[in-house]
Amino acid sequence: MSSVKPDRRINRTRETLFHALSALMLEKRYDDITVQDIIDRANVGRSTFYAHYQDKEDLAVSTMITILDSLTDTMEQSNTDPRQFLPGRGLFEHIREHHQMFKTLTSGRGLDLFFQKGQEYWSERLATRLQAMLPQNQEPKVPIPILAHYVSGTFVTLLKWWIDNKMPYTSDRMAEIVEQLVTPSVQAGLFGMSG
Amino acid sequence: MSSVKPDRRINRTRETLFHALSALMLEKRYDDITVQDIIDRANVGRSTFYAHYQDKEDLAVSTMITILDSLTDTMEQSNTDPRQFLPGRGLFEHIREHHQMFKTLTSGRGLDLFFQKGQEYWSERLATRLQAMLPQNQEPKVPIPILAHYVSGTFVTLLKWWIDNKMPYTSDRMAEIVEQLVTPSVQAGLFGMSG
DNA sequence: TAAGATAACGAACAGTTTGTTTTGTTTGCA
DNA sequence: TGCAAACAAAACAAACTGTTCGTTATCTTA
Repeated sequence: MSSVKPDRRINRTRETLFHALSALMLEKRYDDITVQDIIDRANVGRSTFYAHYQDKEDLAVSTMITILDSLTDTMEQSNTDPRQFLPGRGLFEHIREHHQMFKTLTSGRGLDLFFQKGQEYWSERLATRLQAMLPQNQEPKVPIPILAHYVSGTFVTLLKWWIDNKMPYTSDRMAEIVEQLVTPSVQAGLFGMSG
Repeated sequence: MSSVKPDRRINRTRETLFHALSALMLEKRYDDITVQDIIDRANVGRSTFYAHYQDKEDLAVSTMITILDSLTDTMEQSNTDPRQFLPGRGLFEHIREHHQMFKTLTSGRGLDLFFQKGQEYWSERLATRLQAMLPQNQEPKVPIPILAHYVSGTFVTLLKWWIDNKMPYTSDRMAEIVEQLVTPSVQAGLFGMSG
């Protein structure tokens, strides 16, 4: 068993490529960015790029997954109560702090993929939590998968709106709004309108 | 004033191109489809394509706008009461009838653009209706633009879920679910939780 | 139905972008 | 120091794009 240490250059190159892509996405649409643009900006050889990633999309997706993981960590940390189905307020705050990055990821209709992946990701986690809120053997008014999809969809939709509109409200206010909108729906969806 | 009749060939070519794109989107991702693929499939000359559309995206967007207009017509027809903010049930039914087309438009993560455009489109219309529901000079708990975005977002999200999951519920049931989820939220968003 | 107009065809074109390959250089690490 | 891995640079074929232009097919209208 040879303990081979990974060459530091690898991560450095990957980071450089990520930053180059991010910077470029601030300037033009994702579709209009070429591999040539990326490697020029990153000062990385063409062959090196293809040694690390299959193509442009591969780079983009890898980048997104990384971000999504860190985001989800934040989400879980700020909210350990399984009865609480909404992402904690910390999430909006976290995003505000890194808004440049998210602006990057979403501007120019760049990566709807990011939101799509995020929604799937969260939808699965929510389904579990919602199921747990329901007394055993009780049928929900609205099927759980739809409910989960609805909640994560709402969250993603409003998150996107917030970013696209240059964050006109504080992160706390946004979290409050999401809560105000989603809570009564979930109540209704699980237990029915009036008890 | 010369009464020049439009040449039928124009519409025929456009329709042919639309169908070719639709068919191709069932086979591969939108991004992977080339203009070459489209004109081969459509048996249309290269120069003819560029005489009608600027590029591939132009064709796709034109097609979408056409469909969106017809969809919105259906929506408005089945629902003339300005106090009623939800798309009528007829919309789900209409989509079910043309599900092949919508499958085409949305499969392979083809045109998120379609949903995006649809959401913007409906969001504007909804804002007006929501404003009308509010007594004059009364401040809503949640800003109207957010509320409008939320409703249209929910609708689009669930519509997409419905299509992606092969329409496991009837169109009536889906319309009912949307209603059950959105109504209490809008109540809360406009007037507050309990009066 | 013939003439004129318009639309479509198809080939050829330069310019890009892509992904691969080859060769030589730099860097990390033992 | 020396080796192996990572990288740079350049050249390459293949594919796609968008345009041009001469030719052919089709429609409209007189």
